Order: sequence, then structure tokens, then C-alpha cells
Amino acid sequence: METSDTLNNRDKLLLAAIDLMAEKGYKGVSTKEIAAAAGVSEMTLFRNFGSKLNLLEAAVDRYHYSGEMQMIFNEKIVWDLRTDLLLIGQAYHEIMNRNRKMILIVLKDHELSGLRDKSQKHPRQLQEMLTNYFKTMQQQSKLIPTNAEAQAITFMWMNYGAFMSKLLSGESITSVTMQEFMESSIELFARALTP
Amino acid sequence: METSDTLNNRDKLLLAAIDLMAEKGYKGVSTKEIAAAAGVSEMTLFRNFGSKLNLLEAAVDRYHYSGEMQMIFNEKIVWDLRTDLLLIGQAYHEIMNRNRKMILIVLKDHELSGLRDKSQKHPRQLQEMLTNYFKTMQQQSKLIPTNAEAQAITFMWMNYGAFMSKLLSGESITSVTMQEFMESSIELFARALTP
DNA sequence: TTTAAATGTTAGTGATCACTAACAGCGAGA
DNA sequence: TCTCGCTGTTAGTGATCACTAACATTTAAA
Repeated sequence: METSDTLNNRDKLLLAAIDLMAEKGYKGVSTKEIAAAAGVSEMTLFRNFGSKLNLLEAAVDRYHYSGEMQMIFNEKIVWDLRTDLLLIGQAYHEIMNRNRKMILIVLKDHELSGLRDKSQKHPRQLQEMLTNYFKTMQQQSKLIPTNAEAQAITFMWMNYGAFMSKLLSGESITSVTMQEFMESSIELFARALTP
Repeated sequence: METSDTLNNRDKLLLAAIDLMAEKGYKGVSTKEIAAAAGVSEMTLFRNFGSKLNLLEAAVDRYHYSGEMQMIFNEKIVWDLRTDLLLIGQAYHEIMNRNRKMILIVLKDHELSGLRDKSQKHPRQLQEMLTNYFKTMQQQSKLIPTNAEAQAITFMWMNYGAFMSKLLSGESITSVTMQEFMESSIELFARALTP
């Protein structure tokens, strides 16, 4: 774990909590364990956060990312299907990977579903933006007319499946690299949807 | 929960354990809770299974499905891409849905990864069969030449993502039905890969 | 009816959990 | 130097956990 010495105790505890909870689940790790991993006493944990749940909430507040997708759709789209899908796909995997541990934590404990919204609200937003993107591309006759919403969710589920597979079974299932997958899947969309 | 009265105590306990563990995780449910849900005393649980972990292992042994995909590839393939992908996709979702609770249980507890192999060994098998299917279709000139393995994993991840999304966030994320998704995604493969 | 196996009841084990009280050591700013 | 806020240590709370011992009760086959 090795939470660096340059951090203050609060941050050491937050990072240790994220690591351990992502590995063993919220219920699977004790406050004593977290404090030990952070290199502080258990009392410091309670003095700083009051309760185990507060600690997790503080961690989610502090170390979770969102809103970048919006920027990409607003500024980086060039209205070329291959280019745009690659950009969106790469951004998606980057964001999901940064939120990896958070996703694992809320995944493992049903009672934490209140936090799930925070760490997983973007999918809905992404689906809307992607649907609008496909619709616009169709209006510009750059894509054949299809159910834009279904295409959007297909693209998302494809990448979500890839991410979750790597997340849960750790690389081992296939010899296909993420790079190959991205190229192949985008080529699939391009061949199928361009006139 | 309402585990029927016609079952013997062993099966009542197995079903209650599966339900509760899928909902609250292995650690999230107590033996007392499981016994109560099964309508028997806690002692009956320990007399039948010895330990909580034995109970889960017995449940996985008894109520998990696999091997059907093999039969489909051996007997039901007609070498028409749309027909075959629809069949495979539907079978995939049926199998995953039947194993739904098992998947949730092992998902939520890292220490149960020993059981994960049992309930998730088919993906690797499926990927092989699907890759061989695409290769054969290419040799028959029914598909354009592409990276068959990448196509196979793309098809699987697409459906895995759809399944996991429904499993974890319960229908709510999109208005696209499973039926629409299947049609749209298979049409995607057909348009992209047929000459 | 007798008998034996399965089950229920009760009360308890020791371990672990989240969390607290009380006090002592410490370093930095005054 | 004094003080104050942060920290560590120790010892503990009461709750819950998986699991057990001992005995009473039910059930069904013989």
C-alpha cells in the first residue's frame, strides 16, 4: 500500500480506505486495518471522520471524477465517425479506469447504493450525448438512418463490457489487447453505419 | 422470499442463502438471517452444512448452469450470420440470467474468487467457439476477412456489458429494450462483416 | 407402540466489529 | 516557556458474528 509520508493523516486514511475497500469490500475491511495501512492509530481515523461510513463518503467526494465527457462532446468532436468514436472510447476507458476503485467499492456492497449515483451518474449523460451525436451525423447524411439510441447504447455496452471484464477477471480472459479491441469495434461501427 | 413448503430443509436453506447473499453479499447476511428466511432454526443450518462457507459451496454446486453453449454450437448453427448470432446472443442472456444470483454473490466478495471459476468458466469456452465460428464463416466467404478473435470478443463484451448493466442498475439507464438492442447490434455485425 | 433420526429451543462460547473514554506525549506558534 | 491542537496508547464498551453443547420435541418408519 505504502501511502506516502508527505501526505497528512486525513489523506493517508482516505487512500488506504479506497485501496482496501476496493479489494475487500466495505464490510470486508475493518477500521483497524485501514488505520494500520495508513500508518496512523485507529483513534485518528475516528477523530477525523467520526465513522467508517463518513470515511467512505469523504473518499468518494474527494477522489472521483466526472464531467469530462461533456467537454469532449463540446470541444473535440470533428464529425468524422472513426475519429470521434476513438476519442470518445478512449476517454470513456480513461475515466472508468480512474474511477475503478470507487466502482469496485459500491459494486460490492448493496447498502452503499446511495453512493452509486455519485460514482455512476455519467452513463446516462453519456448516452444522451452519444445519441444526439448519432442523430446529427444521420442528418448530415454521414450515417445511414438507424435507431440512434440503440446504436448509442450498443457502443456504450460494448465498452462497458470490455471495461468490466478487465476489471473483474484481470486481463486473463482473452489475448486481444484493448488497442485491438478499440480498433476492431470502431471499424465495425464505421463499416456498418457509413453509407 | 417465501421458500416453498414442499422442499426439504436442505433445499430451503440453499435457496434462501442464494437469495440473501445475492442481495446483501456473503458477509452481509448472517446465518441467523438465512435460517429465518428458510423457516428453520439456525441449528439446522449448521447440522446440514457445518459452516456458512460450506452452505455457499453447496449452493453453487447445486444451482449453477453451464455447458449448454457447447450444444448450441454443435447442433443449432445454420451458418447464416444473423440467425446464428441471434441464437447465440439469446442463449447467452438466458444462461447469464439463470446464473444471475451466483454472479452477484461471487462479485461482491473477493475472498470467494475460488468459486468464481465455477460460475464463470464458460466465457473462455464461448470465446473460443465464437472465434472458430467467425473463422469458418470467413473461409466460406460469408464474412469479409477480419481479426476473428477481436470480433468474437467484441460480440461477447457487447452482450456482457448489456447484461451487467441491467444486472447492476436494474433496467433504469435506457429506454432501449433488450429486444431492440439485440436486433440493432446483430444488424451492426451483419452490415459490417458481410461482403 | 416403540424407536431413532431430524429438528427446535435455549443458552452460551470466543472472536471480531465499530466506536469511545481517559490520559500522555508531542511540536509549533505565542 | 507556556499552551493548544493533534496524535498515540490503552483499555474498554456493547453489539454482532459464526458456531457449539445439551436437552426437549416432533416425525415417521418399524
